[in-house]
Amino acid sequence: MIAIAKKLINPRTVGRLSIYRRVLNQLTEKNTQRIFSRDLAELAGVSASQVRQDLMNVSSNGTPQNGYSVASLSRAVTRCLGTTGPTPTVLLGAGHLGQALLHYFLATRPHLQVKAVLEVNNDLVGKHLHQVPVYHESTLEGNVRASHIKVAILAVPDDVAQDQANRLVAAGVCSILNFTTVRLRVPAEVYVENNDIQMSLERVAYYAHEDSELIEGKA
Amino acid sequence: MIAIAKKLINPRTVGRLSIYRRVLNQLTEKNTQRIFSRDLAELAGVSASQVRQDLMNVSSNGTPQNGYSVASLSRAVTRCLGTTGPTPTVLLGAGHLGQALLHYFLATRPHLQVKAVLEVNNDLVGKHLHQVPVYHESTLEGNVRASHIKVAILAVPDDVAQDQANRLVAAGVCSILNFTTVRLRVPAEVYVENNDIQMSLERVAYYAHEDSELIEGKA
DNA sequence: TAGATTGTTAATCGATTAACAATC
DNA sequence: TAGATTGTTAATCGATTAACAATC
Repeated sequence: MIAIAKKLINPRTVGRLSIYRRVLNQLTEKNTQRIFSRDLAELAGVSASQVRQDLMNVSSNGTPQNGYSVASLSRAVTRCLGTTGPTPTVLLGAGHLGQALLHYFLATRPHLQVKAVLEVNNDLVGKHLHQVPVYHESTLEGNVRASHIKVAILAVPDDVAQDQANRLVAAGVCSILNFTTVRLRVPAEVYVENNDIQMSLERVAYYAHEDSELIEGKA
Repeated sequence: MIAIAKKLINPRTVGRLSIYRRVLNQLTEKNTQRIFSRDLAELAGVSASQVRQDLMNVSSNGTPQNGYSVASLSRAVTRCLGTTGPTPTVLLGAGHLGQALLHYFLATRPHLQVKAVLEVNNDLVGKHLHQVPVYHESTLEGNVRASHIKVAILAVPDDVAQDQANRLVAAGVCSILNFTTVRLRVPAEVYVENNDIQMSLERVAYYAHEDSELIEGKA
C-alpha cells in the first residue's frame, strides 16, 4: 500500500486556480465547451505559460489542438482544491466590514459556510444576520469545537486580534483570514492570510502621485 | 540643473514601508525614542535584513549602536511615500462593502480623502455618508475632473467594473483599488491593486483542509 | 577600544517565463 | 500529414536573505 502524499500547493498558485475555476464556471454558463490555455490566461489576466504551469498541479486532461474541456477542467480544479463540501467557518466581528463580508457568502458560494458570527455588542447577540446566528464572543471556544470549525475570518478591532487568534488556534482553527492590521503570531502550521486594507489604501495613494509607469499589483 | 529622477518603488516594498510607518507611529505614542532594525522587523512581521533593504529606498539616518530615531525615521518614510497632503479619492459603490470601506477613512487617516461617493441607488444619491456627499454614478467624469481625483476605490458589482474603470481612466484616475473579481484592462501607466475577497476566502478554505505545514500568506 | 549595528553588496531562493519535445 | 497546442523542463527574472566592511 502506497501513501498518497498530497503535495501542498503554494498560496499564489491556489489563488490563481481559484480564479481559473471562476472563469471556467462563467464559461459553462455561456455554454462554452472547450478552451485553450491562451484564452484561459487572457480571461484570468495571467500568461499562458503560467496557466499551464499551474495546471500541472491539477490532474488536467488537455489535448493538443483541442485544448481543455471546460467541464472536466473545472471538475479537476475543484478536486485539486479539495473543496468538495462547504468548510465550516466562523466570522469574528459583525461591524460594518463583518456584515459586508457576510454578503459574500450569499452572493457567491465560496465553498465556505459561516456557522456562527461572534460579537461583543449585545444588541446583535441572539439575532441572526443573513440566517447566521450571532453569539457572544465569549462562546468562541464552544462554538468552534461544536461545529468543528477550521476557518476563521477576523474582522474585529486590532486590540483584540491577537487574543482571539490565540483562542481560535487553541480551539482547533488552522486557517485565518485576517482583516486587522495586526501581524498575528500563530504556530507555523496555521495559515494566516492578511488582508490589510489600510495598507492597500496607502499603496494606491503612493502610485497616484508620480505619473507612474507601473507594473501590475499583487496577488 | 540636474533632474531628480525619483525612482519608483515596487508595490511590495511600498506596502512594507506603509506598515513600518504605522509601527513607528505606534511607538511614538508609547514615547519610544529609538529602535533597531531587528525590533522594527519583529513588530512588522518581517526579517531584519528586509527592513534594512527596504529602508535603502528611504533617506534613512540610522546609526550603528544607536539604531534609528523613531521620529525622524517616521518622517523619512512619509517623505519617501510622498503622501504629504491627503490624496483626493472617489469611492464607487455604496453597498455594504463600500460603506464599510468609508469607515476606514474615519478610523484611520490613510492619507486619502474621499471627495465623493458614486452610486446608482437613488435612495442614497443626494445624501451624505460620513460627511461625504453621494452623487449619482452618471456624474463620474464631472466629479473626478472637478476634484482632480487620481485614486478610485471600486466596490461595485462585477458587471459594471470594466466600464467604470474605462471612464475613470479617461477622466484622469491613475490608481485603482479594485474590490471586484474582474481583471481590469487598463493602460500600463495605471496602477491597479486587486483585492479579490472571494479568492481569499477560497484560499483559506484550501489551507483548512490538509493539516497543512504552511508558509505565511501573501502581501 | 571592543562590540554591535547599520548600509550595501553578494548569494540564495522562489516564482515566472521561455523553449521544446510529444502529440492530437 | 502539417500545424498548433499541451505538458514539462530549462532559463530568466525578481525578491528575500545572508554576509560583511564601515562605523558609532
